[in-house]
Amino acid sequence: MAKPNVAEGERDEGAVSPGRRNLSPAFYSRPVLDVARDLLGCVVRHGATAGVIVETEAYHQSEAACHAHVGLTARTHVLFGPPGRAYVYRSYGIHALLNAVCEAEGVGAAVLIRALEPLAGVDAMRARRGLERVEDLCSGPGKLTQALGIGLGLDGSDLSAGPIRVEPAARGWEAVAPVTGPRIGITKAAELPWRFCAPGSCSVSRPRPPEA
DNA sequence: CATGGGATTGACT
DNA sequence: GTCAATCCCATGC
Repeated sequence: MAKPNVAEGERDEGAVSPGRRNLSPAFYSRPVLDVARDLLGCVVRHGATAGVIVETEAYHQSEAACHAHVGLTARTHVLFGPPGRAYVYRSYGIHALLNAVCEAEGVGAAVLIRALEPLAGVDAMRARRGLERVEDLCSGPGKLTQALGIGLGLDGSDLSAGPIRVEPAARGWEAVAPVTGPRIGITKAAELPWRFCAPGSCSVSRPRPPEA
């Protein structure tokens, strides 16, 4: 369970191990709902910390909850840029939220990464979060950016070749049926079931959707 | 230029 | 369950 990976973690930084290569921009250049579903099980890495994505939400310019709905502004220009970039913005004046820009360049769409299951660098996450319990480290969009040390300075960075890396899901995830439900914390277009959760994960944020 | 409102979290009643 | 913290941006006067 607890596997020490001190030197290994450092080497992991620059190296690309077989079967664990970074997702390419083509992965993100698809309908945002498909990307949101397919990101479940993928691994987000920043520095020595990493986690498995267990919860996402899709946002698209065609609906009012998406920041891109207002059009091209200084805040939203990354959303309209090339797919595979990070859109990081400040929420409620306090938290940084991490998104993956999707669909073709010129279309404003992104997947919000809402929760991770900690995979590496757990002690660094505990130090940044000031908490011990593993299930409290990344079980929310503001929590995971704090745990991984992801700040607003990474807005616009390339998820395929930048400081934040996203690796494909391990075998078996393609068979997992995501639990869907309405998106959390929004007032506009709140009826759309564009939230995707890994069933049974203890790291999904609250409220957890019913698993039927 | 003033103001309202968040894609949240943690502490408290 | 309720509520404040805190700041950037979009909107409107």
